[in-house]
Amino acid sequence: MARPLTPKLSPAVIADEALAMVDQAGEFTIPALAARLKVSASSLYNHVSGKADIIELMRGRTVAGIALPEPAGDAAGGDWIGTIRAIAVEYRRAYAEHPRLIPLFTAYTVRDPSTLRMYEVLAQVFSAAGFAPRRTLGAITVLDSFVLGSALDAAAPEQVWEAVPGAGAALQDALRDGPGGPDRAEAAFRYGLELLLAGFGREAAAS
Amino acid sequence: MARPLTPKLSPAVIADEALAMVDQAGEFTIPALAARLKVSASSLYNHVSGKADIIELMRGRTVAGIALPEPAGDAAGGDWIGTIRAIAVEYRRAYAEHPRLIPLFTAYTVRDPSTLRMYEVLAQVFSAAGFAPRRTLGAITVLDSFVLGSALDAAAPEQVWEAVPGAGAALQDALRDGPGGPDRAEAAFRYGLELLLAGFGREAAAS
DNA sequence: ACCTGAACACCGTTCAAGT
DNA sequence: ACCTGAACACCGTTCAAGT
Repeated sequence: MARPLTPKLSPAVIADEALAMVDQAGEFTIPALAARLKVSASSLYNHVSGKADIIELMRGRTVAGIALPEPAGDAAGGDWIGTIRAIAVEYRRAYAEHPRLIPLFTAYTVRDPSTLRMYEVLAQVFSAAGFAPRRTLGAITVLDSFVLGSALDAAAPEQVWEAVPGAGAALQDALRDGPGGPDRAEAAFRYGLELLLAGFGREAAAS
Repeated sequence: MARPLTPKLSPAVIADEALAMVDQAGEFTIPALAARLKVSASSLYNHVSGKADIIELMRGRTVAGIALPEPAGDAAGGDWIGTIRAIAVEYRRAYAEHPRLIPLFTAYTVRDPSTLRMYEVLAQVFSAAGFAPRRTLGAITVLDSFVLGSALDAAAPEQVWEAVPGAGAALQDALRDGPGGPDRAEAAFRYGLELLLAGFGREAAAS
């Protein structure tokens, strides 16, 4: 039984199974992935070029669901801050759904079209709000850094913050209070995002 | 020649050599590390418990140089925002010196004493500035996420942002302007940090 | 105590062979 | 076109053996 009538594999099938592995184990391996797909390891290479390719496919699957607002209409009068907020929240939510995936592609270059399209929309919005090109790049970089850092923070919430015997009194106080886990990470993200948006708003008003 | 009179290895020697490998290649491997140290791979296990241990040692070496300010004196009157700025800048600078290291330990839990001490100092400063414990934790999380995200951004600056054929006009404009590489990442970090600090300042003033 | 060499289980990838 | 099995170079780790 060498070639089946209908193919057992496809890039999408491979990426989804790898995504499921990463969600539950934090990593994936070509042989283990092949086993889960009931296929030999070498079969995968008929559909993907290698492990890096699979990771890039996973990124695409994660980000593809993000709905980007249409920025065309609201040149200067529209709620451009609301547009940026919506993008940042969606972007972060998409990553937070697969938190253990993030460390995997911090090492790789972004080539995913959805991600690049999102950068483009952000650039349009900042430009329309009156940001010079250089300031636009800075603002996008700040947003991107914060979203990615926040998603990373959500990836290992309990272990990083809880049960730290070396922690001093002030840190212990802070840790005891408030919610832990995903809620803490989400709340902190919202808090920091509003600080950044307020700063963007003041900058636009000043120009 | 089984056992030399003076040991050829130590945790520090191993970590430094691994750091040099990561700085220049972006990764390291036990056999290659052993070869650079002119030692057999199994020798390393007399000094470290494994690869994860080496990564934790590298984190310690990277962060150990951070000089933490004494927060005791400036309870409410002192320049607490300046203290936080100094910590964040130092923290980010330490990571940015070894940018390719960052993806390696995003997957691991922080146990490094220097890092925990830094969190404690931040907690003291925010508390003294009038932040309730819950707000203190939120502020630290925001800072930490932004610093880590910014350092990550610095890890792959050119590839991520330049030469993206799919990029639209607004993004191209932003990319053409201003500095590229480390300067861009550094400037964006400073920009975002000031936005966050301004937000912290307004929150403290309001309470 | 510290280094060596052999060994083990595993990884990612290639490739001729099958249909 | 698509799957298989064998093969390759490599990885991280263990462990008995040496001094």
